[in-house]
Amino acid sequence: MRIKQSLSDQISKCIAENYDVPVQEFEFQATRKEFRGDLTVVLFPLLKKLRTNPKDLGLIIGDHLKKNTDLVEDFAIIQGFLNLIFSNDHFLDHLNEIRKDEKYGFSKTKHPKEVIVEFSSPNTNKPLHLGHIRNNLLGFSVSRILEANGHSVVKTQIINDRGIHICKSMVAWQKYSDGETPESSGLKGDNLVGKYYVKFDEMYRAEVQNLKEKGHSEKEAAREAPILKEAQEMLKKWEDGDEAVMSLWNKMNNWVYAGFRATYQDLGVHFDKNYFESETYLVGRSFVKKGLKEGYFFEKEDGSVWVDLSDEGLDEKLLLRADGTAVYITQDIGTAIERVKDYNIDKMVYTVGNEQDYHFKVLFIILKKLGFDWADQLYHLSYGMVNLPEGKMKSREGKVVDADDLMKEMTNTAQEIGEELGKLEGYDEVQKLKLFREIGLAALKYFILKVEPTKNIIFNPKESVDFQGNTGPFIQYTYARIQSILRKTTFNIDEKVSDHQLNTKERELMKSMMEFPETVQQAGEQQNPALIANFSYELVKKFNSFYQEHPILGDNDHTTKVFRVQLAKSVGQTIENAFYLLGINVPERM
RNA sequence: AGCUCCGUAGUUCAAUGGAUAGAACAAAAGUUUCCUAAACUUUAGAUCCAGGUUCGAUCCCUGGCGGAGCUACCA
Repeated sequence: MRIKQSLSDQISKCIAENYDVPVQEFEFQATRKEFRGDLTVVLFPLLKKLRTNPKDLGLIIGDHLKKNTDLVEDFAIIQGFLNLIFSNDHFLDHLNEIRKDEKYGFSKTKHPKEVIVEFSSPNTNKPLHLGHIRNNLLGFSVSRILEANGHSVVKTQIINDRGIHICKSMVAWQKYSDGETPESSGLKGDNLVGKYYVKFDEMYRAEVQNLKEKGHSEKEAAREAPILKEAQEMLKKWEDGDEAVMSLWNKMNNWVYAGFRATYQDLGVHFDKNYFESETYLVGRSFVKKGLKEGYFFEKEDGSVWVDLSDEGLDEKLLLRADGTAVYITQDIGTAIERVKDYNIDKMVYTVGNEQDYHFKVLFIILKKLGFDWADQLYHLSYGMVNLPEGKMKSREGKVVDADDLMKEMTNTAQEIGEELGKLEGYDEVQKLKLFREIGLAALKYFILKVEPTKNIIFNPKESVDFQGNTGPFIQYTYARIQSILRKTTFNIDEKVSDHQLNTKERELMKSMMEFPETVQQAGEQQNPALIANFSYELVKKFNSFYQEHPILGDNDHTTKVFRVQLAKSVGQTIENAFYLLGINVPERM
């Protein structure tokens, strides 16, 4: 980063000396591996402006850099590309900086922001599934990436603990459970409540079918099914504070929270602050009413409240139902307002699937209409769906990949592979299990995070997630090998190396490692963990290739040994830091 | 129907508008008396179609085609 900046300055100066037209910005790219060089200046964009040809321009710039910097030792011009060759000392100096920096890649910013990152935000009527896993991993990783860029982050979620969905589980539990509890059934709380959500849907569909057979239209049947009516009445009672309903609601939600806690812990994510829809929807409702009074919204004959967004090219949107109960967006209005009250924030990131793109567009406009200037600082981190080969996951129909089950499976696979390889001599069962969990989870997390957030993922449960190649375990493995080398090192490695001539693989590895700070910055700007994942993989591939070809502790020359151990250690540190940003642990052995 | 996102090897993913489109898995071949073979080294294989902008397009624009999502008094 700093290298490109100082090169830019020098080239700028050079052009000012030789041409009439000033230029400040230049295009750099890593030199392709088939050519000699470390960094390439793309000359094409400059040719027209300066009315010259690549050869002349390249020579002028190349000569200038060679004379005026310690960095550039030589250069070559191929077509419109000026390939710069860096001095050996430059790499030695850089390694000396990196190896002392445990936080290598992380930086401060001149403009630190206070950011709220929302992710997870589950409904309390069913257990978490693979879709939630993607959400959690993205949100958690983006939080860490923002922190690594010098911002301060509050990790939060809005727990959707009220609404028609939970009433559905409650009604079904009341009617069909015989008082079943997590204790009596041995079921995890969220699974138990989810079971009755599925049960509700089953009964509902049967009733709709029944009504249709009695001659009702499809639409009518869907609206008039008695069990749905019951759920709606329960929601109304809930909003009125009915004691029996509240007590059932509390009981069932607590079952679910216990379940969620376990899942979050297994997944390795946590939050700084939870918001509950049951507490924020009232705030939302009062602001909707305020907006109504002030004329931003309007009321229909049946008493429902709407906002007209046709000026923005959108539709009318419901904000309060005719019976006065709140809808999803009502609470989101309240939650946002509460958060701004609680924290002095510059920015808020909502990690929510792209199926809600429209919802957030509307939400941000509404907040703006209500007169909140901070509405401009809200950002929807939209990501693609995780689908099954046969289509969308559907909790109601039981067509889901359960989060707990999946993590368990990943651990089991890691265990099978690990036991077969049998390299864990001296580890007891507890240590082994911890390691297998780390590896299984790494496979899963990396599998999800390496994909560009905007893209949909098709997850085929029959094809297991890989543990070889471009995977989390592969990168962990490289880290573990490096730790093994460090354990076997018997000499002092803090000695400063100043006379080692780097070979090709060592140079490649250094170049790769030096890209890390810029990658972290980009990942922060784009809120994209996939960049970190891809970086990690490139780095690790280069390390393995180097390690295969060159001995580290086995070399005859002392200085070379010291240099290579330092290099390996720094690569290990970089892997650890990169994986920290992805929320993945790195093991000492595997 | 309208709006949004996505189309790259058989599969899963890469590629700030730049050089011969990179990897992994699967397939084929090789590497272990040596610091961990979950590794390394080879081989074969892809930009949905048609235009446009540009010195240069996987990337930007227009129009198709294909997939997903949204347009709910669901969340």
